[in-house]
Amino acid sequence: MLEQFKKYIIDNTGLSENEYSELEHLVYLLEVKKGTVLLKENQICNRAFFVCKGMLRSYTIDEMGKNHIIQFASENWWIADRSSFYFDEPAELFIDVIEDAVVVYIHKDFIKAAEKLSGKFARFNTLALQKNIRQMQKRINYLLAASAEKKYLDFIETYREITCRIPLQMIASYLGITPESLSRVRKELARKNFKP
Amino acid sequence: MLEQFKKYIIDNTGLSENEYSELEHLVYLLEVKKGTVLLKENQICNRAFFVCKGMLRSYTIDEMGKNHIIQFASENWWIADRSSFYFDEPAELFIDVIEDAVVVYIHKDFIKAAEKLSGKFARFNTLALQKNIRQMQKRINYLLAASAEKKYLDFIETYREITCRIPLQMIASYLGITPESLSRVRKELARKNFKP
DNA sequence: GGAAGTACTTGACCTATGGTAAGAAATGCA
DNA sequence: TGCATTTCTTACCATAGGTCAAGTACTTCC
Repeated sequence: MLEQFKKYIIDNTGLSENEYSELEHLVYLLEVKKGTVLLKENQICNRAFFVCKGMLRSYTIDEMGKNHIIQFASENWWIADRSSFYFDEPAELFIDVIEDAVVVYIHKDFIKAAEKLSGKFARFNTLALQKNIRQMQKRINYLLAASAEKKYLDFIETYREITCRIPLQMIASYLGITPESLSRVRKELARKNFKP
Repeated sequence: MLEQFKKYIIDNTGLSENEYSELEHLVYLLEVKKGTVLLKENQICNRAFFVCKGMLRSYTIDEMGKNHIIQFASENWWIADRSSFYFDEPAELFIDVIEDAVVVYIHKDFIKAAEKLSGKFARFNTLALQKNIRQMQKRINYLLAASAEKKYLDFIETYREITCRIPLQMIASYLGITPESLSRVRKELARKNFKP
């Protein structure tokens, strides 16, 4: 699995094999069972997780005890509390495992060292931030305007490959609606003879 | 006003006076009246606006013709369609002037040139992206969970200095509620003897 | 293989927010 | 100064989505 991570880094960030080996000691492999909590609110998130296999999610818990899912991460995705990771603030997010997973995590120092080593890596990282912003902006736009149905349809289109691996209640949480509402939306779609 | 911009750049980005003068030809001053549209959906947003004075906003318009405000920008803030700016995609946002303004705009090339010139500038830019992500994450969290009242209270706290300059209907649009709802929320708060 | 938990659906009811329309207040403009 | 326009509020009804409670699958795990 470390090979998969290495391949990802070399293919995507512009680091050479040699540069990568200099950083290898900052890379850790972790095998985790469903339910494992990798980050809790108020901890400092000083590592970023890369999913080799399985699925993680990040979420908040409000005063009523309700979960609000911020992100899912499956194969070849990163997940972290970026605020905490970059600003050394207490995390606002929880991160846990929703499908048995193999993850690689890197310490903050990996990023710093990699950026020092290679301008290409810095550019890769900036690009990742920009992509993240683009995605979040789209989501904000949906949350401002769209109905439950529209949000759901957009979700299954955008996340087609992983939709079937995510429990419906978690999709509901991601969309900001209740599982009951989602169930009703899906029933209505079925009535209208909608096929994903 | 160009002086104000120069001061901002030198104080915040780590560019030296000399480095700045090398880029000065990529900086443009613009005086704009309330109502002026600076960016329309589907245009390529190849410039970023820095507000010296006055106020701008970015927003989308949905199929029903409704506005959804993404961001306000007053003195010393930036505004642009980042997706379009960085990825050369057609913009999803409109940007217009909601209070007579003096703005500086820089072409994309300014960023590229500045990053080449100074590693500090690149770091400043990355930091700006990270701050943006932090802010958006907070907003997503509010949109997922909070009531109209809570969103409003958070808004006036977060944007205390500019709240009084923004029409209520625009605040409503930013929060994803109708002006009527906001009016009701405010009435209820007044009844509870709430003072901002 | 059966108990216990988890996930999903359904129905009845409720509430916050939306829609519409109209009036009041504030602002801009001539 | 006063008319026109925009902004904000109010009142009324409509509705999407939330809440609660129960019922029916599915999993999981001893």
